Amino acid sequence: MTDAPTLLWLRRDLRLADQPALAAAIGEGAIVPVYVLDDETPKHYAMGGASRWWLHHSLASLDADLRAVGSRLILRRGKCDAVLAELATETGANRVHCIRHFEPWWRNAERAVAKRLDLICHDGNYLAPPGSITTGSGGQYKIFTPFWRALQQQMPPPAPLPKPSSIPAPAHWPRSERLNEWGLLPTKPDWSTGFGADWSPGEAGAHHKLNGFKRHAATYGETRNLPSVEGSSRLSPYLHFGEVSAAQVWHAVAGAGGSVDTFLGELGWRDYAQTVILQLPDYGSRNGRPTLDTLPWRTGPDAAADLKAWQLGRTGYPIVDAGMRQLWATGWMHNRVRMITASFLIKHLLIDWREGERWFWDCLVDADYGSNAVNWQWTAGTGIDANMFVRIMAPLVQSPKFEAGDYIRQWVPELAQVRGEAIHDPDEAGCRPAAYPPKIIGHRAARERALAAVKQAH
DNA sequence: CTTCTGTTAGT
DNA sequence: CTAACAGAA
Repeated sequence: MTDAPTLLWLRRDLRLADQPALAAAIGEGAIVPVYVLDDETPKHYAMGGASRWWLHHSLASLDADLRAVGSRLILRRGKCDAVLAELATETGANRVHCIRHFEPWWRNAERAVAKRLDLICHDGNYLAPPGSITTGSGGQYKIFTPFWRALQQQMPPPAPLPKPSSIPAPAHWPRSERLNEWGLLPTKPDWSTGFGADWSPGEAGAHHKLNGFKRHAATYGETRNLPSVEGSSRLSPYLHFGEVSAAQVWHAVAGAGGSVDTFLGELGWRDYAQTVILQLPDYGSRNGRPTLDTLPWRTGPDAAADLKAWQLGRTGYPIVDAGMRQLWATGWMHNRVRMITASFLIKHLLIDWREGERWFWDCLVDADYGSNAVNWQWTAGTGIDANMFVRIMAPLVQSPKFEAGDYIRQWVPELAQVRGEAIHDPDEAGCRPAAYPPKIIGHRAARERALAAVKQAH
C-alpha cells in the first residue's frame, strides 16, 4: 500500500452509482476525480453550446455529490493526455481509471494517455461492450435488426453497482480550476433561459426522470410518436453524459410490461450507433454509401438562406418550424419531429445532411456523435443501414397523422390561435396569419427536385 | 472447415 | 440494393 492516489478520469460518465471505473479505483486507495475540459482533442467535435450548458450544471452537481461522500471534483483545461500526465506528476499518481469511449477522438486520446500513464479502461456506458456483439461469421453487424436480436441474447445487462458511501481522499488535494470561469454558460445573449424548466442535469436529476418514466414506460409504444404528448423518456441527455447508465435504465423499466420492449429497442439503437462508429469512425462526415457522394446538394446564397430559415423555424411548414423552435428554446426535440425536420432539410431543401448534423450538434443537450451520425445518415439514405433516398417523408401528412396540433400551437406562437386541423397547413386552409411565413417551397416541387437530383447522382 | 448461393428482410 | 443467415457444395 502506497500513498500514491489513483486518478479517476471522467468524461461522459458523470455518475457515482454503477460507475465501474470508480469502483475499481476505490479498491486501490485514495482517488483524485478529474474532469478535463478539452476542446483540442475533439477539434471539429468540441462540445456545442447546448451541451456546454448541460455540462456546466452536471459538473456542479457531480462536485456536490462527490463532496457528500468525502471527495471532490478537480477541474482542469487543456489537451487531456498532457493534463493527466501533469496531474499524475503533481499528485504522485501512477494509475488512471476511466470508462472507455468510442468516439474516434476519444479512442485516439485513450491511446495517447496509455503511452504516458497506466490507463485502465472499463466498459459500463452501454448495454454490452461495443464491438462484443458479432455476427455468425465473427464480423460486426451493419444492420440494426440482426444486431438487436443478437444483443438481446446477452440481456439482461449485469446488475448495476451500488453508489459508494464514501470515497477515499488523498492527503493533499491538487488545485482545481473554477467552473464559473470556464464560460460554459451562454451570456450574450443568454439563449438558455428556456432550458431550466425541462432539465435538471446531474445524477439526481437523471434518477428523478427515470422514476417518472417508469410509471408510463408500459405505454411508450403508443405515445412516443405523438409530440403533443409527454410519451418519451427524455433520458437522452442523462444517458449521453453518463449520469445514469444504460444498465440502470434497463433494470428500472424492463419489467414494466406493455410496450416497454419498444423502449428497450431505443436503448439498443444507442449501442448500435457505437458499433457503427467503431467500424466507420468518420461516419459523422462521410457517407456510409459512397454511391451518393455525387449527389448535387444545393449550395450558394439561396441554399444558405434556406438553411437559415430551417434553423430559425421559418420554413412555412408548421410541424418543421415547431420542432426547430423547440430545439432552439429547450435544447431538445421530440424524436418523431427530429425525423421530419431532418428529412425536410435533406429532401425538401436538398441541403447536405452534414449541415443538419452540425446544427443538431450545436443545439442538442443530448448531442451524441454516434447517434447523431447514424440518425442523419439513416434519414439521408446515405447510411450503411438500408433506407432509400427516394422515400420522401411528407411533413403535411406526418403532422395530422401524429396529432401534432397542440405541439405546433405551443412552439409557433404565430399559429397559437389557429383552431382545428387547419393548424397543420394554414396556407392551404386559407387562414395563414400574416406574421407566419409562407411555405419556402411547395411539397410537389421539392419532391420533384430531390428525385431529379438523385437521378443525376447515379 | 471454408466458401458459395439462394432466401428473406430491412423500425 | 445489400446484409445476414442457412444450407449446399
